[in-house]
Amino acid sequence: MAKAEDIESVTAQTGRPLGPRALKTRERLMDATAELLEERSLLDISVVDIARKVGTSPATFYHYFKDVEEVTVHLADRAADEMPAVLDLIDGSWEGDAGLARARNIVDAFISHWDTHHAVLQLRNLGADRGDKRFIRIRRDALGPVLDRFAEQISEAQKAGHLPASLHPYIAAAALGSILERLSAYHKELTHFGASREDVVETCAILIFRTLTGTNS
Amino acid sequence: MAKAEDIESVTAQTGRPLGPRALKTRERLMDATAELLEERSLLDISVVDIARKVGTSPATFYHYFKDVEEVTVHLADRAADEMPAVLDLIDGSWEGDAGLARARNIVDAFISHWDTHHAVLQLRNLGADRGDKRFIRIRRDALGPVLDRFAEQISEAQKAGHLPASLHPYIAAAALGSILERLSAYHKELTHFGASREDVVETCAILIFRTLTGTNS
DNA sequence: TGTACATCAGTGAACGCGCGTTCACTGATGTAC
DNA sequence: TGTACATCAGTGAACGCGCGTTCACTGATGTAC
Repeated sequence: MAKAEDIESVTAQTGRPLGPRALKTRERLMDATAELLEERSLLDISVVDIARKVGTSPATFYHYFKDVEEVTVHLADRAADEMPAVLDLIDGSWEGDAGLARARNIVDAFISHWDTHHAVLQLRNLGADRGDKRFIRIRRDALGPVLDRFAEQISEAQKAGHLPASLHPYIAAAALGSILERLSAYHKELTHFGASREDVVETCAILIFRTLTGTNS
Repeated sequence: MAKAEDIESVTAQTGRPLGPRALKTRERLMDATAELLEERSLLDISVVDIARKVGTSPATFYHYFKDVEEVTVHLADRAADEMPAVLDLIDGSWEGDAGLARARNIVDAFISHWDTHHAVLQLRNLGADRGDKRFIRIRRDALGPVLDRFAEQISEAQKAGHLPASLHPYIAAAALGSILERLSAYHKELTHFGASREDVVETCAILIFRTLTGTNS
């Protein structure tokens, strides 16, 4: 759970728990890192940069984090805390128009989520693909519930004979997750091809709806 | 075209064209960078590292490249040269079983492509998502023809009434590209969930086939 | 075929900068009585 | 309510390392005659 990890991890490097003032400083260091990540690559962000941005000394940084990468891990954790909002949308029926509307809302929430945390989520996935356990866990915790629900629904559709049995439910669910992630990550580029954000939402929603239910409408 | 860019770009930093010996050195620098990228992040790769690996001096590096990032741009270009192999698979009919078989071959080729160039392709996409024109161009050149063909096929299926008109053909095509890229990028992780590479290929192929043709089989 | 010269390719060594990191310290906040 | 003390939080200043980068130079290869 992202939350449990957060609480656990909110200690100084020495292992001591943090008071309210310290928590605020830690927060500001994380915010500053997130802001820097918006404007340039992790490659070009140093401990000194972050400290300078917060108006503090590098020594302070080391009270809270081992290095810059560790900050990004916690940023990814923080971003994951928003996912429950998406989860609220996912439960319920996928029948007919309600299902399609549900798909639209999920896509919309996903795109917003990525617009807000683009740099961090991108780093999370990069880290996870590289095999970093920390990022793998964070991604799994964030996406897992969504994919599980997708897979479940796909299984049902298979049983009803609406989808071929040779489809692997979990992989198909992961495929839908891929669409959500990738298109959220670069939907702005797609607008150069005369596609609006609504087009992205609508098309994405249809694909998800069709894949979850096997219906043709 | 990747090739044109390559020829154009094979000059020393001074702009002078390179002889055969120099080309070989440049090649070795690129190879070394690619190898280093396999084992660690771009963050931890310096000009000195690359030079050391090739057994040459940092000064040599600067004859050919401005910095490490520039090498990655050329590596992405080089990886793109392999895409025509995928393109060969894409033309032809999508009718019935032949279509599904075609989809399987494409997915297979994609996964292999990513397995070979994982680190570089990941960096390419990261750079493109960040808005870097060089990487955007390389990705567009590599994926464009595939997506164009997908979009065309989707349009046809729409005209035949097999797919809803509200689907935006190009976005749907981009969605399929997302599946290919994302699942190729982390299909190894999926095997932990009891899914083999063949499962990934099969499931992915079905989704592509269904989305391109609108058929339910 | 040999010699002289031009150009190509590669390098040793050095410079300086800026970053990561740490330590001994100061100032701020809370708490006991 | 005030004072003394303990703990929390933050920092100034410094160190050293390793990297990026460059320059003047050497060695390798090609070419003219």
